[in-house]
Amino acid sequence: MDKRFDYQNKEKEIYNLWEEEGYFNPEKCVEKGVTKEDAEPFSMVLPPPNVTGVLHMGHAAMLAIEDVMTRYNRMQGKKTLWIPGTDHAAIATQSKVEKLIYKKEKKNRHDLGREKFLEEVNKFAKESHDTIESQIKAMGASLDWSREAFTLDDKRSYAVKHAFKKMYEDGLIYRGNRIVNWDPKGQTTVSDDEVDHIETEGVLYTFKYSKDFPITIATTRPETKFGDVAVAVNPDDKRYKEYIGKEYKIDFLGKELNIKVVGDDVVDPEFGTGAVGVTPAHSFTDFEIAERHNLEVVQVINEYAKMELEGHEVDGMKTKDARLWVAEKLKELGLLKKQEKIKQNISKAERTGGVIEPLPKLQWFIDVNKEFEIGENKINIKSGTKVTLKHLMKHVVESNQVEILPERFKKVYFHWIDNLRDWCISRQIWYGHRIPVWYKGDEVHAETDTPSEDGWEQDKDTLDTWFSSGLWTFSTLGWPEETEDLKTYHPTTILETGHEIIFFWVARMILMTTYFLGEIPFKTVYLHGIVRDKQGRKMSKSLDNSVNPLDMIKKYGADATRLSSIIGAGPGNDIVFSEQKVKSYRNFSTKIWNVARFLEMNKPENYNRAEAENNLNEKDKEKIKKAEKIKEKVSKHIEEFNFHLAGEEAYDFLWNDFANNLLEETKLRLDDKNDIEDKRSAYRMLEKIFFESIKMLHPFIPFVTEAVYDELNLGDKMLMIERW
RNA sequence: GCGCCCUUAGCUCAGUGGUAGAGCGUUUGCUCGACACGCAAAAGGCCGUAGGUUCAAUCCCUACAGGGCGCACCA
Repeated sequence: MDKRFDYQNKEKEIYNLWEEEGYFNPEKCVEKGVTKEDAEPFSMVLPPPNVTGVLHMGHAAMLAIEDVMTRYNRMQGKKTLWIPGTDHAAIATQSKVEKLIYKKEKKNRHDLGREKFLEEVNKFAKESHDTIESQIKAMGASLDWSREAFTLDDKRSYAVKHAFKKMYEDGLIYRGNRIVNWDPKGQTTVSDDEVDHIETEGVLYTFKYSKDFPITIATTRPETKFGDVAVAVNPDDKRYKEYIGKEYKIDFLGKELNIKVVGDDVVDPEFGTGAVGVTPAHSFTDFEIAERHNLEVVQVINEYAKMELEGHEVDGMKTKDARLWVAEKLKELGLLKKQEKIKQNISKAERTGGVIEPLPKLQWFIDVNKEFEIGENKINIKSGTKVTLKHLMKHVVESNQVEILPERFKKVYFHWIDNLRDWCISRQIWYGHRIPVWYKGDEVHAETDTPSEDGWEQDKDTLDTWFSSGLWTFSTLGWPEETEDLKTYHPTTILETGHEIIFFWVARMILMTTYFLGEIPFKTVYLHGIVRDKQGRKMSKSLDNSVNPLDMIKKYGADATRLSSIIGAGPGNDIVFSEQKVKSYRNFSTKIWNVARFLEMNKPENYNRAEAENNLNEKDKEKIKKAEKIKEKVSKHIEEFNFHLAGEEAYDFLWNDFANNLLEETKLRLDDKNDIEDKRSAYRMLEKIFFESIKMLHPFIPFVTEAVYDELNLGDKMLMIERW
């Protein structure tokens, strides 16, 4: 054996060998007699990485944990399937490519045109995909590449169109003129979950619209007041009771407003003046008030976050400037009563950083509150029961059909559902699934194919990327066709993903799957934490603190990279990345290698394994039994999702119990002067315990364990398919 | 505002109703049959603070402080 494990070359070789043997593919395993035809299935999807660039240590940690699960279950003899794929990540990818093109050619997407631009995005996505694939492979992930999917490939596109059409025909997808989160920077709508609320200091202005209006109001956005149609007060507020129902025609800085005073419970009498100027077009709350009181929607701000008020002085002004203009005017006219600094949250689009402008727009939505009759299903709801999508999402988790771990995230999940509004699924970007709806005059059709007749025009918008991700557990298995894969592997066993996408993805998959299949997408959701840098910051491109796992793999090997991101982080907890840690686990893999070398060098002459096995003495048998107890412990930890404990246990056993104690105390018995029988028994004992150790370490550090298995000829196949 | 999590050795973190563990780091020895990416030892902790429950609390309960996160329509 070489003095060191040459991971730089050997890891690649070993991975190729696994792949060539076809062990990542469950059917091949059945064919080769590795797995029984009727074995229990274990299935899981890889959360598809975005094709926006390269993977970072967070992905590496995810791959490590998921591969532990996969390899462990495969070694248990289960029909094991782990599906790879990538996500087109519509907005993220498009804006990335837009930036690149602008940097290179100073052109924007409109300069290129839709077709040419999409060509560029596809090219980028393809390159990005290839990088990602090689990174995933370098990590040793035992994914079934024959089933690789992309959220935007033909099969998945068909699934998306099919899904859209069905939901549309069932009346759960509707097109409506409603107030949405508009991102003026990205020039698109975004969903509620793609909006970050950032605390900032704002100014609360307290004033009257005009001298002849009786009520004083307060707002942080006086420029929107040109769009006011009402003043809302709490119905129980004695100060304003007399005004409720009255209408006023007033002049607000040169614009005529028709203000009706309405009573509404959302108004907090304690805040400000207890009276709210209602701007239905530019505030979610106000839009709802307007719906309740049948008020007009008057838009005064446009898609570029500029004032749109024909003939008025503020027309074309940026909202920020208009705000100051209005404040100034109010002051001049003596209408401004108070101006105070307050803390307030502003909404920003998480992808572009653009300040969200709530605007009324004609968009596509999924109705989460609409009642419908559920058909035959496997989620324990009587067929014919009236349900809503919200119900379904809640039901499967409440009834524990879907288990969420760590449990604390359940609360987060329920809370999200309780506050959930209709999901806006249309985006004004080009990259993504084009909305499968065609128009001709007043006619509207959702179709999976382009209509053959002339005159139909397809909707220009694309779908929220999470619409296609939501179908992932079953679209990757061939849905809407009724495939064998679906029958065998769905619902999937586990979904392992980061806790930051519980709403985006986990909840949407539950929604889609319960609706389309009447089934759960997965039995267990296991959420891991975020990998942070030494200062505890999230890894991000803007901070330039991301670590490319390939660098770590090159320096210390994939095994070390894997183990370092598993040990030291409990379920759901964030993990701090440190190169020092990776290094120390590299030392561990060297340790394993050296133990193997020791065994190779000290093999008794004329050693016959089977014979030695039969002639093991009682004491050695005892020792082997003890080692098997450790394996049970490791199994238990893995099954309870305590991977960090399982890894540590196995690590500690090999290094301390085995190498430092057992091996040391057995050295004397391996002496040539020793009785040959005892020598063989001692050697067999060590060999066997070592074999058990590398088996339990294999899911964590597959390469070095596979290599020493081969070097010592511990079996006649490959370690990855040995039985646990 | 509501909710959640964290606070244990210098650092990063495990852990348990019976006064604590790992890795790294530090110190001291070591060319002892594979391994200096190593071996053998050692130092180092009123387990955030204050109460309570208990025969017994670092672990359970309550409050507080500091740190982090999620959600939210406070105009």
